[in-house]
Formats: sequence, structure tokens, C-alpha cells
Amino acid sequence: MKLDKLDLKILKHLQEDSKMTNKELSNLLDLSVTAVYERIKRLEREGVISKYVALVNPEKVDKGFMVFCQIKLIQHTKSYLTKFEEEVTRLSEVLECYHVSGEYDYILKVLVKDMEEYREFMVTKLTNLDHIGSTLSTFIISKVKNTSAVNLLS
Amino acid sequence: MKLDKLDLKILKHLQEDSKMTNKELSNLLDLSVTAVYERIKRLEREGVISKYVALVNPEKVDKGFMVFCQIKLIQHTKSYLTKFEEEVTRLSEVLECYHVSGEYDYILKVLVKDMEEYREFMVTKLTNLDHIGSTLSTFIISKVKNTSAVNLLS
DNA sequence: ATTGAAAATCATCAGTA
DNA sequence: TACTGATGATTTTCAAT
Repeated sequence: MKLDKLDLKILKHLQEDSKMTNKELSNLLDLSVTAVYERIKRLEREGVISKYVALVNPEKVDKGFMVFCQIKLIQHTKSYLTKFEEEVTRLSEVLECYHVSGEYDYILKVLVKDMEEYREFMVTKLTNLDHIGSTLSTFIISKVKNTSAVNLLS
Repeated sequence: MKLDKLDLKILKHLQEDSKMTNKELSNLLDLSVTAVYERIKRLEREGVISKYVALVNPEKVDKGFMVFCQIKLIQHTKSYLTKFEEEVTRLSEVLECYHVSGEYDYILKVLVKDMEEYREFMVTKLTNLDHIGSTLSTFIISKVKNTSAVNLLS
């Protein structure tokens, strides 16, 4: 799908604040409200905009402890990978999971309340999954940058 | 801030779809529209909801290549850390950056078009920052799970 | 804290250039 | 593709409880 400068500008704004009204956007871009409206609808239809979400501050809901957990499977048959991926997807503490290159097979971003809840998560959930080999936990000391906005105008 | 079951339910829904109307929420939760409205305003005021954003599909905007980049600084004086953090925050390819425990000091989530753009990023931007020691790049082979929704009802 | 209803604002859709 | 104008929906405010 072809995106022109106006599309990119719309995306850039909506990635920062999706409550921005079409009227506000139309002023910023010097377009009519309907033109903005049609472009946004097209971006949604084409899947460029996948969804609209509210971002919750984890600290405010007692989930201030973030951990990157790297995982090695004991074997790499297709069925092992698939099974692991299905199971890990169901874990609500796991916000993100990627199959990666390198020494480990997967990287998980895990969000919990504190170290105790992480221990609990490891013992009762993660290490209970089939085919798990070794794991390596890396704890977040501080958040330097965290945005959901994909870099568009570059 | 105290959050009751209704607050958590509202958050759970808005984390999945922030376009949901107050009327829809009021039906789901058996509340009046105004009650829902006031609760959401309170969640925004208190910073529980930090922002509303449109999520863009990276592949559709030619940013289909994600890399976790771990970084070790050559020294750990406060001024070195601060300087690095300021500079890395300005890099648009870097969506996330965390100060972490373990062998490396920082983990970056980097989003670019392809390996060539990543090479370019490393050579012209990252390794140009002051005080960078060694780096370790871990490439994403596939996305297993990726949500922005913080686990609330558990 | 919640309600119901009014007022203001907005999204949406025809018709048209 | 984009625009104007009309309509219905939604958000927001407010008096009352």
C-alpha cells in the first residue's frame, strides 16, 4: 500500500494520541475533515493501523517489575516449538515473546508486581512448560525509553 | 489509588480497544454512561491510563525487522550513563531502552526495515555514541506474542 | 458515587466538483 | 481524491439524589 506524506503525518499523530479528532488533524494538515476521515478509514481497512488502545501505567496497577527472560528449549523439533509457543501465549504475565537468533531460542518480556511474583511465575508457570531447557532472567533497573510509535518520517 | 473491580474491567476493555464507547462499556458493566465516563476521567487524571494510541503494523510501513541490542558501556560513572541515556532516547529507531541487570548494561528494542538498515543504524548512530563498549545483537525470527495490555485481573 | 437528560461536539455519509 | 452540508451518535456537563 502506498502511503503519501499526509498519511504518514496522520499516523505520526495518531500513534502519539489517538483521541485527536479529525477536526484537529484537518487543521494541522490543511485538509477537510472528510479527507482526513477517509484516509484514516483506509489506513484501518488496509491494516496499517492495527488497533486503538489505552496504555496503562504498570506501576499504578501494581505491575512495576519487568523482566526479560531468555529461554532455551531442550530440542528444536517443530512440534516442540509450536507447543511452547501456544502455551507461552496463554500466560498473561508475558506481554511479548519472540523467537530469536543467538544462544537462546526465545525472549520474553514479563510483567509482574515484584521479585516474589516473578519467582512464583517462574516456578509455577514457566518452568512447568514442556521442553524448557535453560533460562536467563535479566531484570529491568530503570526504563530509559518506551514508546509504541513506529518511526515513520525518516 | 484504589481500583475496584469495575475500574479493572474498564481498563481491561480499553487496553484492547480504546474506541469502545462509554455506552458499550455501560452495557457491559451494567452502569450508567456517566458513571463509566467519570471513572474513565478519574483513571486518566490519576495517570492509570497514560495515553491513547493507534498501533501501527510495522510491516505495513516498511519496518519489519526487529532487533534486541544489548550494550555494555566502557565505564559506569553517573555522567556516562546519563549522557548515553539522553542520546539513545533521541534515536527514532529505538522504541525501547532499559537499564538492566546482568552482563550488559542496557537492552534496546530497535525497529528498522531490514538488515541493511540495521547495519546503517549500528555504524552511523549507535556505535557513534560516547562510552559504548561492546554490543550484542539478537535478531527476531518471528513474533510469537505482542500485546500492550498489562495483566490486570489475576 | 450514581443517575437522567440537555448541550456541545464529533463521526459518518450523500451528493458533487 | 477531496469538499460541503446534513444527520445521527457520542461525549461532556449539570442538577438532583
